[in-house]
Amino acid sequence: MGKHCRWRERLQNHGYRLTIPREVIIELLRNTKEHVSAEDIYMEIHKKYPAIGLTTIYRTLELLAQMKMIVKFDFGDGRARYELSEEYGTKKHHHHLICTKCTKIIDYTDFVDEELELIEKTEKRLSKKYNFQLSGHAISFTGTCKDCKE
Amino acid sequence: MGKHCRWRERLQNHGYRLTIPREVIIELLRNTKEHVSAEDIYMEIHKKYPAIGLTTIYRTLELLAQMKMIVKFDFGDGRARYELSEEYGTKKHHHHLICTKCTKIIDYTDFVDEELELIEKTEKRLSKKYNFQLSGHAISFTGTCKDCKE
DNA sequence: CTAACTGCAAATTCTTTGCATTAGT
DNA sequence: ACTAATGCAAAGAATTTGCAGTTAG
Repeated sequence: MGKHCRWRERLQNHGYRLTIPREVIIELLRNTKEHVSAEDIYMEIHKKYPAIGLTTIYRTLELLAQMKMIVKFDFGDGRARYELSEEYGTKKHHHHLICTKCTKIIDYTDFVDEELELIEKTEKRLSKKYNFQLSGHAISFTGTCKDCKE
Repeated sequence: MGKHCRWRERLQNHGYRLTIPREVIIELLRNTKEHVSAEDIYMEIHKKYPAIGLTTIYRTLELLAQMKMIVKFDFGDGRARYELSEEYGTKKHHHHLICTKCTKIIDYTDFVDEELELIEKTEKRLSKKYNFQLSGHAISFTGTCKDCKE
């Protein structure tokens, strides 16, 4: 596991209940390397827990996103994707390389230190200039992956 | 206008026709500072050109995006937004500050030079490492704007 | 002339909501 | 017990598609 995972107490401290669906969904997110959609989660979970409905997936994802325990992404294919945020997940800070042909996503962790440094500096400056309370950032590159190149 | 605008010849060179709807849509994009949705465009255009349908807007936007004359964004409110890409638009290189409360978007052009430098370096390195043909990048910050802060 | 383009209506796809039931605390 | 959370079915919203008529080159 590597990292502490206080999501249970976090939920409860905020007055939310600890339910099977939430447990299962978060567990799945913790064990996934992919950027999963609501439907992906549903299909996967459905094998073991056929009683859990798609609606619950959506509602849980919304809750978790609002609590900033997960991050919602749009990679341009019309469905939202989710991943645990850094504090709760098992992946380190990374950004995305999006293939616009096949919608494959590559997570890259290279060079992010340099990026992060610049980002933080920029955040401070923007925050001051626009009186904006920053809560997150996203960097992504789009292009064509090696398989789609020819 | 400030900048040359060769979109007509660009379309024609690719075998596409120069039609009223396309003319009108691009003209609107050139005169808009906002990040407009398909619906926004439709509503605006509809005043003067009630014969142009929403479907055509979508199809035109798809065409233009595919030709990289416009860029499609998702700011998290479930509808796509569009803006002319740098070569065809009237705005300089910028990034987005997205208020997650009211979905207001601030374009910032501050500090982008430094960013751009890093981005270009990163692009080169990623491109080599992952054998990925890069075509674009996006940086965005999310948070709460000054009006939504209290 | 003829293939690209368009508009309309219908279809699709993703996501949200209403409501009666279930289950945490 | 009390209320949040759930599942189902239905609704909603954004975007896409089929097709017959129109238009640019």
